[in-house]
Amino acid sequence: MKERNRSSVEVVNGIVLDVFKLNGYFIKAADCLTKGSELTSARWQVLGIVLHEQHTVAAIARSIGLTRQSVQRIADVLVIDGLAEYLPNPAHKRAKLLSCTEKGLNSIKTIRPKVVTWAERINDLIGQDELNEAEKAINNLLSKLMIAEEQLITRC
Amino acid sequence: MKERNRSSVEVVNGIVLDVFKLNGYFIKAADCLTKGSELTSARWQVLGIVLHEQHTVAAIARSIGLTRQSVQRIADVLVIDGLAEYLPNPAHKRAKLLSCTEKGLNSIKTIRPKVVTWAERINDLIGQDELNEAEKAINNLLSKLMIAEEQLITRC
DNA sequence: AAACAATTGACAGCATGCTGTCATGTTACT
DNA sequence: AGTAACATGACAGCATGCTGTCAATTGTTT
Repeated sequence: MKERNRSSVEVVNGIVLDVFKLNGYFIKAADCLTKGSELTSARWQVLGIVLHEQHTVAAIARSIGLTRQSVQRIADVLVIDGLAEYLPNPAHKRAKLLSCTEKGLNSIKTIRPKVVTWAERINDLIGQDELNEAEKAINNLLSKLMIAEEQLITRC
Repeated sequence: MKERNRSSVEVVNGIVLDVFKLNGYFIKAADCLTKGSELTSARWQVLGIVLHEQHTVAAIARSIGLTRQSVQRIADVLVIDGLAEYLPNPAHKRAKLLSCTEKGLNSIKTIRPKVVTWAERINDLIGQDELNEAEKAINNLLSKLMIAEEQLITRC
């Protein structure tokens, strides 16, 4: 009988659509949380990575799964606005190190309380156990996909 | 002791970052699967909704969590390319119904085999049980967030 | 050392999604 | 009925992320 379980296409499709929606929801939330500050969701994400450690643009891109060029553009804007700065990289002449400035740190600090409140609301809403489970499931899915990336995407 | 569990901010932040990465991964996969056809990930998503049922642009936007305007632009392109068409809506003079044409259906059919293969690869990679668990966890998260949307986003 | 490949930054062009705004059509309320 | 609130389509402008391309730098191989 065909009802024994849903086909893999259906399950994968369901996951993809839900991830799209979650992504939109989180971006909207981030734009909301950063409103009033000099940050947007994209700038916040990049700046958050160089808060404590300096990295090159390419390294940042790899760590968050975006392209070099996208991160480069955001990083340039951050530097123009004074929220970050390029420091010389002893290991590479061209690949400067992006670093968070005092001004950038202050921007992060400004929105921190709102972020904490938001996260706690979600925690109360979902419940700590289910929230942890969700994190585990999503991270497990992502990890396995990343490991097999070349099999699934590179040869398309 | 502070190690009893991770703070809600950390857990939520982990989920958000993973969802961002998953989103990027799925979009990349969709662009890959649609390559060679007249579709892109965005057009595929919109067209997929009106495959069997006709809907207004605004209704489509609501169902996938995008804005009216975004869907409107994609829908207009689909109509220009002949993959979809606007049909008169008996219930509303201005809000026409977007409908998939034969040409659009053929485009969907063209990429279907690649999609099935891709989904089955993911199924083999993750394992059916874990895949189902992941879908359940993600859908549960999304559902609860959507229900409480106005509390978390509208008043930001 | 020289040649080649890989990495990185820079720039251009494009696709996608957002907000804001307006006119038009629909619905609800009195 | 008439009016106000809402929904919808249309358009403009902007932010974000992508691909493609090129030159400069670094690393590897011979």
